[in-house]
Amino acid sequence: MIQRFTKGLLPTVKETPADATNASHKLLLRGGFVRQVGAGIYNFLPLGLRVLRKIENVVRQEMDRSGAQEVLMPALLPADYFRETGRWDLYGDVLLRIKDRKGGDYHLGPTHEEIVTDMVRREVKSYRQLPLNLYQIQTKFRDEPRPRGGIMRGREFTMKDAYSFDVDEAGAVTSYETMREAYKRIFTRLGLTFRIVQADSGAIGGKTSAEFQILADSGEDAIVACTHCDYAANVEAAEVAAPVAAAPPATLEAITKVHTPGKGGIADVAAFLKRGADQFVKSLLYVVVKAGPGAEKTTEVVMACVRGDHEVNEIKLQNALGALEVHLASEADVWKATSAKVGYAGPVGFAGKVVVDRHAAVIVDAVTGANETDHHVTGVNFSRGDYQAVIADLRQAAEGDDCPKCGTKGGFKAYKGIEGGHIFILGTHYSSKMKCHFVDEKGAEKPIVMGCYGIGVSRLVASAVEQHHDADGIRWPMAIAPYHVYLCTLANDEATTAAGQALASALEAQGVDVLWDDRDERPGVKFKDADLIGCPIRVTIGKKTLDQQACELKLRNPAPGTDPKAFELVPLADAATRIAGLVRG
RNA sequence: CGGGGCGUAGCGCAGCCUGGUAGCGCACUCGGUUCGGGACCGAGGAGUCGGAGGUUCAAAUCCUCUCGCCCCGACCA
Repeated sequence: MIQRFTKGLLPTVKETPADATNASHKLLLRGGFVRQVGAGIYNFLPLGLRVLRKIENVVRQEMDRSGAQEVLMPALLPADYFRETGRWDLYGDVLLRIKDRKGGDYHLGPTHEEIVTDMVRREVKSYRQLPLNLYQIQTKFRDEPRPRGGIMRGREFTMKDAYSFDVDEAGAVTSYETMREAYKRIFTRLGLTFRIVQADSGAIGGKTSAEFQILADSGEDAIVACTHCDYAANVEAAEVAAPVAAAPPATLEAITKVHTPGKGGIADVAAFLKRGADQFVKSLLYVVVKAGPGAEKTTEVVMACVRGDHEVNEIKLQNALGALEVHLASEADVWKATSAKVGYAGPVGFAGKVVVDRHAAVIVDAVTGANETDHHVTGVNFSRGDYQAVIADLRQAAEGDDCPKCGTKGGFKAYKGIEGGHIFILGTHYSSKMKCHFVDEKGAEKPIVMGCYGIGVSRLVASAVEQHHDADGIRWPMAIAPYHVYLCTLANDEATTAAGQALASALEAQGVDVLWDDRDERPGVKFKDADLIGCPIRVTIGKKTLDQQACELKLRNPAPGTDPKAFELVPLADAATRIAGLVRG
């Protein structure tokens, strides 16, 4: 299609809006792709919508290709469905609740497990109707505690969510693998650099899950990936290779109390005692909340120990303890538990439960807090039984750690990622609760085994910009560019306009989308906007090129090593075919 | 929810401390000169100073309350 600049709403701005912090937010605002309506709520202007639709179409094609069927569920939902699975209460403030005129409880859908499950239980009765995979591309609502980054994390956003239904676990695994492959094709076609990453499944349940992380420095998620094998994981979930036990030395130091006045932090004590941080056992006190025997919750203060130069991964701690939640104890709680100021806790002589990370447990002659203000103890050895503790993998993975899969020393490299997709095997969590059953070939009634698969479609718009931009603006990958070609006609005389119209029409005939800058503006203004909006191909027709019956062809993202200012003079007669070739890749 | 910041013209900001005619740049309108990387000159239009209440002869400015937005931390596509 052809869009004339003067006939549309294409409001580019020179100045960066003050609210925007990351590159994608700034550029999407400046380029006239989106505008804010409220916190985490955005208008998609024509350019932004075109990008969104192009992404949707790629997603739709690959979902259909993988055998999934598109449906559309309501965004406005009666509370009953979430009540069936308990999520009406569990979801908390993120659920955007509404009352209708009769006072009935409703909410706007943050995700649709319950609704599809209901849809399927009404219609599916037999194993003969399975497997199924249903998806939708739809607006979701989550009252995020903190929306940020423009459309990166909105309270209203477009998501593709798919749900698979299988007769058994093996079938669910097959569905999951099919989606994993479909997702790979989608992210690849969209021109995104990504890693498939092991993730914590969270409270949704289900042990198998993977995140599709789009690599970007501005990403909110920290991930680690092995440089030698395909192991990659969100740091929340990343395993760390177990330490190799060194041969125990012939003699161990005796436990000795030392005076360390005012040296609460690891760095301070390490410097004071002239010992490396890796010789310390860092002891943190956590309030651990567990489900009691009934509906009530119980809390307990637990000491978590990691090596001085390591960090505690609270999700691992939570999982290791089978807890509902864990959070750092307050100063008062620390006093109560250790009779000392914060900074002097240690496992030796500690009355409560202690969990120690594997890497902290193997330290020979370690230093720890003495549970007495301004004192530490040295010569602590877990191997000798100096303290009692449960050993677990507690530490946060970091760059330079050993790979747990292939064992490569220092194999972990750290990245930042944007969670673009997440795939889960749900099992029968929802189908059991909602009695979504089928009858198998032997006549037995069983819950359907489910999986769910999300892609943050509107988030991908921003993610693509994070990966593809420079100081001048966006550099859209061809597959999702709002228009393939930015056509600049530098004069508004009859000859130039006619040449522009002829080229635009010829391109349109070949299926190329053209944004024609026909404004009465100086060339500099047009070039700046062309760079900002970021169409992959810029074509310029001016008096100089017209004299040669030619146009100028310039790529927004030229091959590395080529002069970024270079352009090619192409005869007008050949231009459309030439450009269409570039568009098709 | 904890902490920090900001609401003044469409956008970016100054003015507030020390109350007294609301200002600058960009954008916009008109006229002219320009015309290959965000031109220049001249003239103009545009603001309930987020809202409510209070103090005062007088409030953008001081006080109280309120709404909105942004940023940093715990949650998630």
